[in-house]
Amino acid sequence: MSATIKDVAKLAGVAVSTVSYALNNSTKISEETKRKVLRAAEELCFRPSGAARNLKKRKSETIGLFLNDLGGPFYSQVIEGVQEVVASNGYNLIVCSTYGGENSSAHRFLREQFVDGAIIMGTAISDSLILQVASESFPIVVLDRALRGDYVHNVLITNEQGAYDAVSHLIKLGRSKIEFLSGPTVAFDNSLRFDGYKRALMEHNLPIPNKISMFGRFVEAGGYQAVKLMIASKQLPDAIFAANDEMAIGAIRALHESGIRVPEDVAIVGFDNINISPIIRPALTTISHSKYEMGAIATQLVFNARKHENEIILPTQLVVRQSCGYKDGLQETDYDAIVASILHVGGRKQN
Amino acid sequence: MSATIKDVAKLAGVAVSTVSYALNNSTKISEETKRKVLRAAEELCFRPSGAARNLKKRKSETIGLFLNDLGGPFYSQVIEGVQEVVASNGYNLIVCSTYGGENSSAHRFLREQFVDGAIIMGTAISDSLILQVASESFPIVVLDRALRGDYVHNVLITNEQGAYDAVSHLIKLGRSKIEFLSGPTVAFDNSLRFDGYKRALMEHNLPIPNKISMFGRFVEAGGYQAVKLMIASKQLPDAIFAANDEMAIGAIRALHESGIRVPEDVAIVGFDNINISPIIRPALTTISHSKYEMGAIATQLVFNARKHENEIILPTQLVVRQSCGYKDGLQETDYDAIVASILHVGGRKQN
DNA sequence: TTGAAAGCGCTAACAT
DNA sequence: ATGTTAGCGCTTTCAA
Repeated sequence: MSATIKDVAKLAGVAVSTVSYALNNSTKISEETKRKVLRAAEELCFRPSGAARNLKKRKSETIGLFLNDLGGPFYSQVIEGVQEVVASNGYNLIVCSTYGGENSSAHRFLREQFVDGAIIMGTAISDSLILQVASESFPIVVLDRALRGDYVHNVLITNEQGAYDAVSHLIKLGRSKIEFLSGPTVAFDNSLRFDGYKRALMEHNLPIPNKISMFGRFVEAGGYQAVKLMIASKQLPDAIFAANDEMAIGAIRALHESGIRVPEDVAIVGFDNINISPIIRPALTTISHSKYEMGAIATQLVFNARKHENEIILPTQLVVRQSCGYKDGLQETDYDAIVASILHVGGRKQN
Repeated sequence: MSATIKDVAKLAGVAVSTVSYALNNSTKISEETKRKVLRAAEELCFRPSGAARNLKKRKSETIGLFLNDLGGPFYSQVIEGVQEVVASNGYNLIVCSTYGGENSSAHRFLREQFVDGAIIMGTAISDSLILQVASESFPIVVLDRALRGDYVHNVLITNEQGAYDAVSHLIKLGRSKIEFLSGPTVAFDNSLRFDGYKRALMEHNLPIPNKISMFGRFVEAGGYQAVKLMIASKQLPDAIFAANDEMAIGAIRALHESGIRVPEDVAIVGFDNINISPIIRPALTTISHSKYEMGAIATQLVFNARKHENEIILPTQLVVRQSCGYKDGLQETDYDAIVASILHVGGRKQN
């Protein structure tokens, strides 16, 4: 058993309250007593119990960031933004996975009031749970859906407009049979991107397919499988707008495997501009947005928690690379910038 | 104020212990009472206080993983290995950054007994702190240094042999003036890699430079700057063995900027086989090791904590790519595998 | 400036 | 099967 504050008090010959004050740098303790306490604490290897302190103070000074996949290519910049703002507020950050359903760490922490606020990205946490647990003492910011409720805030991106820009780009390059490579239809991001896709087709007087023929999860294998199926059905479009970059990369893999050229035969645009998108071949044309800002702003919102819901929408931007056949090749200078950005030289990452 | 177990007891008309038992699925509670309690809890939106439970039970069923850089390219596979084993033991995992010195979240969690065990990777946590806090009730596994002490275990890799293999490879390809691009000299990994480098030179009767001329931190910019300096001094070697891949990539960037060809003029080998190493151009020849295993084994060690120190050493393997001029080009099939591995299709990642 | 004591919300031993 | 109660280790009010 490790020493408690009581043991320290006994050894130092003072009351427990005195030890508490001394250890927390209260001004009302004399220098001499403080030294005495510190020496006793040192001698006993005293380590305060966070659980006891949290219980008493009814807060943990910790913010939780809950993600689907801790190691995923998408999140690292978001995490940095969050980390920086949390630290500058003198708080702790814990990152944990939402993987595992009801028994995931994320669910447990959310339910058990372990953290004083949460940033959630990942559909594994249900809307109803979020609305249930959000409160004045527990603000929540959600990054991947529009969820309205007291003490629930949103940071979103211009999904619809981004998708519109992506598809318009394809149309400008002369493509006319453009398929949407869809993520899960329940995903909020996905449906807005689908809306933007339809609007672009409509405004350019192109027929809107009455059903999406390609589905998948938001992962590389999802894009791969969907496109494999499409190839088997021999109904290839001349362009694909993928709901995210991972799927786009899977699509490229599937096309390559069948000897179909990208962009010559089929052009591809993705969404998100993840770190390897500039590096794959052909480098992926995509819709970029600032993930660092997203994390930083979300965290600000947690600290400035107000009851009334707040919705912040960040802009997106088309990044033209090779997968639509616009540029001829990857320049060395581009290449260096890309590698640097992945390894995030220096402090804050660029988008 | 949110409801406590007392409120639930009152509403349900039972004792607090009954509520506690009911909520924890004790068998000694009748079905009817249980239902009554559950209904009352629901009605009050009761959420148990983790802090109170942890205080009482004197454990949190949580393992902490402490890393230098949450978003870094190196860690994602380690995290997966840890995550999987932690979850399979029914525990929670929190990942947090060691960034910020004494006031970092990692330091606070380590000191305040928030977690029941820790896996540490990153020099920001001092040896003395680790030795101080490690105990039977708080085992620690360290991944990047050999640290001996009770309840402190190590998972390491064959750093020296890996470096030896890397440098021997360069020598076999006919290179003779081989520089070591060093990371921080205080880093344990770095010094072992330096040892392996020297042994390879010695065994092949090549002169060992009496000082390292290139230093840097373990980041891309460190490699870049060191090589820039070396170029300025006009003392170029015909090969560079970098202490890690990030530095190797920085070295390549610096060489490219000066029009020096890799591998024709200068061959490069790295260490770690991070996810973008196969993708940069030229694809990086490097020393690979299994990061997933590292995380998984480390976590096993936390759960099987025994007093006597345990040291596990994982093997490394040379992966030949383009940066030493061995292979002529990147094959399409390689390329697909690479992209898949970065996006980690499916569950467990390959090395 | 220091001490005594109440209690944060829960678990679990013990009593019924 | 359910109730009573004593703490877990700390902070903080109040008294001295």
